[in-house]
Amino acid sequence: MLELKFVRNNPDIVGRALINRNMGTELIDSLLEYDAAWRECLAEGDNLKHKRNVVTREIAQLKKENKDAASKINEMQGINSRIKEIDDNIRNYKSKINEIMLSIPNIPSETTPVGKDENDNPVVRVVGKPREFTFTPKPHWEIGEELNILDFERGSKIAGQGFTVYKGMGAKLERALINFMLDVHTRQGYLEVFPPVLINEKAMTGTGQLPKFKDDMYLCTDGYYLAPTAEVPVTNLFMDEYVENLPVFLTAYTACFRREAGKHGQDTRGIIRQHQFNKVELVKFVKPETSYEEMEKLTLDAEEILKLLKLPYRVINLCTGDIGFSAAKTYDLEVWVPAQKKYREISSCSNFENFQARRANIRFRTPEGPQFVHTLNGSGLAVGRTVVAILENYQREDGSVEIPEVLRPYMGGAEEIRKV
RNA sequence: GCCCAGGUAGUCUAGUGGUAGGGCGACGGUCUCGAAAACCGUUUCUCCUUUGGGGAUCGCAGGUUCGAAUCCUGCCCUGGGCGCCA
Repeated sequence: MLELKFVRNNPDIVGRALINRNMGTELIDSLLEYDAAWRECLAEGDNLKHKRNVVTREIAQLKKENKDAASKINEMQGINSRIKEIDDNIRNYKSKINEIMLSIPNIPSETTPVGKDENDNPVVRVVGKPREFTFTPKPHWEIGEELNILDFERGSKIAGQGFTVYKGMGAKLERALINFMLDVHTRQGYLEVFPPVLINEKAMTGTGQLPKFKDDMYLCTDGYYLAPTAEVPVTNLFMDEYVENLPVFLTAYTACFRREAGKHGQDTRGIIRQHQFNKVELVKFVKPETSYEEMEKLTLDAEEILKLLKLPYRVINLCTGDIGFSAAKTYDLEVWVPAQKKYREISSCSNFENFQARRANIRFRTPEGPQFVHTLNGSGLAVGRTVVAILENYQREDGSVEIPEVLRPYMGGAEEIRKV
């Protein structure tokens, strides 16, 4: 959330941000109208309340002296109904204002390039070289089915389209990757946490998933949402708190759940886009002046996984038209997927500045008073997509798949996955 | 799910209808060569306001009242007991 005062005083800056994000600026106009009306009511209400406080004190004094206070009490009764009326207006205007404020996206950083869509995302760096195949590389779903480690039909049977069962070495590979990633990140200085994945509405609002993206979330009958990413529970750990000892670095493995509304027809085969997937997440709480430096480090910490797995990837800087709602700046890590001959997103590392901290009320103390922290997060990494990258990049002509060396200790020393 | 006890500022705690008080911690001052102790003072947040202030705030949301931390209703959370249970 932006600061109301900031929007009021800088409608042009906010408007430009909306335009760069391919949005209209009508929101700001109605916001300013409600804001003016709200402040007018506030002024009148505050005056009346001041009067009430003064007279109430006089009444208390009169009663103490055993004098008659009936006339003053009468006077107050009239004022009170007016106060109630004004309070109703104030409440209405404020909730309208809040509604709009919650739906205004973050202002992109100056280092976020202005652009229309994903075609305008500049490549920051390319690491590793795609392998030259002496045969035609198969897509991961073929490899997975032939090795009997991915079962799409049974996933659909027990859940539905977009769910997959991992079996044997496939299940083990998924688990090995989770442990490997958490071990690397804890070594990098992140504290491992294992949070709930059922989340209440307040926390979902705190990180920016609600109210705008409700349709992308799974909602349980008793009001809980399934976490679409560990970002939600982990960032909200400090909701309504003062954070001591900044910076704080956390890493978490969770299952993630996304309805992928409006994404039908994309990546329908394989496990690139699933309704349930595993992800290891990195989250940082930092002081504002260090957040961009910390973002570079966080991105490198996520990249480390790809480097250790020897997977070719590149880093792109999302432009204003492609960046997420809450983010001021985002680097996407894209891993090479041989069968598609494309780089595909495997991690998204973002600086939210104080956008989430203001929503979730996460602050730290300074001699000048409380200040909002800056929050950052990034996938380190999406586990299912890492499986995709390993199966495809490490596949052999005979259909077996070599296991990357760093993973072997996590898989009982196995060096390959072969059909059994 | 039921019963009981709780939720007051960074933290602990007092407060049963009339301006949220005290302890600790922290910070500032006096004193001192310096420090400790002692003493004095400051220490909720947020919003509005032309800088004088004002308004809200005692888990959250309503209600009663001239006036609510205090009374009423609903909800959330914590602890304890009972029930159920992987």
